[in-house]
Amino acid sequence: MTETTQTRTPDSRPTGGLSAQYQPGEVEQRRYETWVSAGYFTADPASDKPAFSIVIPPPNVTGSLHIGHALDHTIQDTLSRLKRMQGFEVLWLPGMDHAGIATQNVVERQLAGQRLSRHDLGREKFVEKVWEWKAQSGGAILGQMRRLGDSVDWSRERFTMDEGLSRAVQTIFKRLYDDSLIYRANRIINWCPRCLTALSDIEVEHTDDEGELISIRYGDGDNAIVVATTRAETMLGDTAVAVHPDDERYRHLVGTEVELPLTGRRIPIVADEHVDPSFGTGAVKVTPAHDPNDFEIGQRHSLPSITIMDERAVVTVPGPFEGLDRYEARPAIVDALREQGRIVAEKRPYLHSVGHCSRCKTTVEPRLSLQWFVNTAPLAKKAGDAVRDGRVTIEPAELAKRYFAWVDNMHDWCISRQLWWGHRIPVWYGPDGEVVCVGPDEQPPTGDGWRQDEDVLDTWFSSALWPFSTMGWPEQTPELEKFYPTSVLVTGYDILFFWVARMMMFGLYAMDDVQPFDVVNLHGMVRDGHGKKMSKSFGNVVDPLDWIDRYGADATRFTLARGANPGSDVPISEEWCQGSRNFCNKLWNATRFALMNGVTVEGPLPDKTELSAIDKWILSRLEHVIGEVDELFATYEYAKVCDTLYHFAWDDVCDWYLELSKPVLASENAGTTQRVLGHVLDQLLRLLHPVIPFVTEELWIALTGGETVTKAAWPTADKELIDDAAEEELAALQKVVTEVRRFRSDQGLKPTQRVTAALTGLGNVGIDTHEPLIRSLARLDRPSAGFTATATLAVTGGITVDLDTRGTIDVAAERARLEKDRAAAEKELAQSRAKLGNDAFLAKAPEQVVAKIKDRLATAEADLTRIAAALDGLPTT
RNA sequence: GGGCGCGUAGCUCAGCGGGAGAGCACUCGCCUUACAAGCGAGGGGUCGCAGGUUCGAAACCUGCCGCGCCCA
Repeated sequence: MTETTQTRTPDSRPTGGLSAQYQPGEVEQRRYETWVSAGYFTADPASDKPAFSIVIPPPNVTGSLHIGHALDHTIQDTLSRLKRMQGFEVLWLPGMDHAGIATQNVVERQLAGQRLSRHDLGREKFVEKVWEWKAQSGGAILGQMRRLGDSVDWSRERFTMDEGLSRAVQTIFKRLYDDSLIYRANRIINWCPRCLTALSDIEVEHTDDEGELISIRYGDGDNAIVVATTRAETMLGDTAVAVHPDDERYRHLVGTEVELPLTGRRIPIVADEHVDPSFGTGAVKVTPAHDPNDFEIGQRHSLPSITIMDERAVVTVPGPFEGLDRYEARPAIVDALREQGRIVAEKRPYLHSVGHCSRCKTTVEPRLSLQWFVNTAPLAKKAGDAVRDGRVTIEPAELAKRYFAWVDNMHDWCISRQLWWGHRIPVWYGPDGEVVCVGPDEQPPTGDGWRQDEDVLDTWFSSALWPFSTMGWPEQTPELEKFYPTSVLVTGYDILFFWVARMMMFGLYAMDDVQPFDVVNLHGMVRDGHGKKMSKSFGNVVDPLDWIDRYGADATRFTLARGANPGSDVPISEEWCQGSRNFCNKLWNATRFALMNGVTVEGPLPDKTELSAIDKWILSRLEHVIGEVDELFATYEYAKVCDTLYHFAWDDVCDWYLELSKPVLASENAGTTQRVLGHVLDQLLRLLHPVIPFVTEELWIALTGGETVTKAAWPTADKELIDDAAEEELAALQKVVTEVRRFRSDQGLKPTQRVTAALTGLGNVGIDTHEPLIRSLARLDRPSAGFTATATLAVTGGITVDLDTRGTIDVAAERARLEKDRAAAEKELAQSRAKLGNDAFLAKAPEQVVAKIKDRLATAEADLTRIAAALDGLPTT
């Protein structure tokens, strides 16, 4: 980065104490503390205002703020601040989930450093340790959220393991149990042999991995059948071979038995519809205890299930392979089979889909075990219907398809985890096989032989209750009364299944069919400046705190929001963040300029009759922008909100309105413009505040002397201020100024070099009164006696600028410029002529379109005439 | 294998039936008393390919090619 140089003498006019550059570091912490201590973010359930509520998708207690959170929170904060300004009673409720596996892993790793395992401590002591860890090191993210500016209600911070939320968990468990929507069964589940716990389907990530495909001959002679498998080691647990019933190759073998090699067991050959005859040899080995599909086949054919591995995926079958883990057992077994001449084919590498634990990436081992499940079908049906019948809207709507695909085909949800950190399953088992589910106010059975289920619940089980458990459910609280259902859930589309579906299921179930949120606003994943996924191995991960340190929270937020187009991922790069920082600085300096020039927000806007066309124009533009921003927010178009405000602020306000206002502000007639500029900046800062809260707060207070922009009223569009005539005038003015500037640039005239020029034809477009302004912006002096033009500019609209460039002009440059203009005009002319020469076009195109083309043709013709004249007037050399 | 989405300027993306746009990058000229984190001007695209619909297609339809994601 280059050092900035300050060569100008400091301006002595009052600046409201604003330095020449915005320094976010000096503003952010101070402002945030003021906001929180003033209670601006504290929600009042007794308020008369309409409610707007968001519960934060609870981050993991072990986690820290990553760029995905930063995006998610920026959106939530933007909505919260917007609604607060719009007069809603806003609750944005913060908190964290207890992250069963992740947190237990962290603490176990700590213990391992002292050569201890959780079993050395025992369950009670271990859980105490985890709470200690949470108190000391957990929840780093909460502090980081303050850096980002999150306007959450800290007085209502919640944690999924809190007493109240735990009570909610037990309540819902008991209800579901009593409604037979929770059951315990022996099923094939996803097992992580490292975390030593069951996982739900969506905690498993599938990747295409290189493995091997081994074809093994079972049986001998006429009876032989060849099966293909990627998991040869599981053959020890085979209890059948399956073929497709229509497969001619094997029809004669169905119903017979073969000997399973290495074991001496005889297993049947069964026919099953689900076998794919085109895979491998068309015959598959069936291992019901170690493969979900095989388990199904086993069920259909009443096959026994033989578990051949323990919870660490170590072979337990007595014999030569006992004690080998699954990856040692595989080659050993293949070797043994090869020695027997039973290996028919070996394919390596063989690419196939493999499931991994989403926490630790260990390959998941399908495992037959006794677990608790939620019977999701009836719950999922309602969750789908709530979206189908419009009670809940998914934004963007295209993602609803994915939602339906999930909820309409949901498997039962395995909710038991073999962990100690979490909500323990409230079920007691008696000495005579009794099973008692205990509700929150009930006493568990006591006496000999009674024991509680050892497992805890999936973290997502408690997270699914978050929209109402955080508000005090199952008590009927004022918070629930006021703020449930929540207004919107903001989260990444990758969380659609984790969050949205499960919160919908439980919310509708627990809250008498009232949905947990009205709108689901899904955003994409944050990617790097080339659209690549961020990953540590790529080294392209952005730390939002680093950006906040170097560019400010506002710049970081603006960069994220500006990339957040509905449904698509959000690319960001440091250069763009610099641009956002620059934008904040631009606002800073525009306000600084305004303060140096005596702007005011006092009193009503001057009457329209007192306003100049310039003032009317910027007010008209402002009204358009307010309307656009409202529409864009209503459709969750954050990127376009940012874009609209960026261009209004930078182009309209700074590049044109401020420049045009300079001569007025320096004159005796500054009053009106001082008031209008004050108004425009006041409104602009309000409009930007939801996205970039810090700099707008600092500037708005400096500008208005008000208490805080966080509570200022959101601008409302006033159609009375829209002024088409003023907008047309300004467009014409801009055109003239830009044309002169282009000429000057092409001619290599220094910006400081004033040029004498005569302007004619301004009255054609009604901008003759703006001649002084045009001269000011284009740096043109009035002609004096003896003025002779050395060049002539023809501007669309019949305006002519005759310039005296004091000496020679660069004829070649000027000719090139005119030739370029001519080419453009000729292209325009040809296109319009072609259209107007087409009878079908004239007959079928709408009138306005035809009129527009005619107009374009006329303009092109007039331009060509003027350009030709200018070219003719050039000296020939 | 099933489903969804995307290919528009060097990069990242808007536009989704009537004149090809933005930000950044690039070129040229500037300390023009708010801002060099700035100002002014400029260059740059047969809108993936091929058909079709239409007076008119970047946009709608079909096919193909390439890329990505989700599910199995």
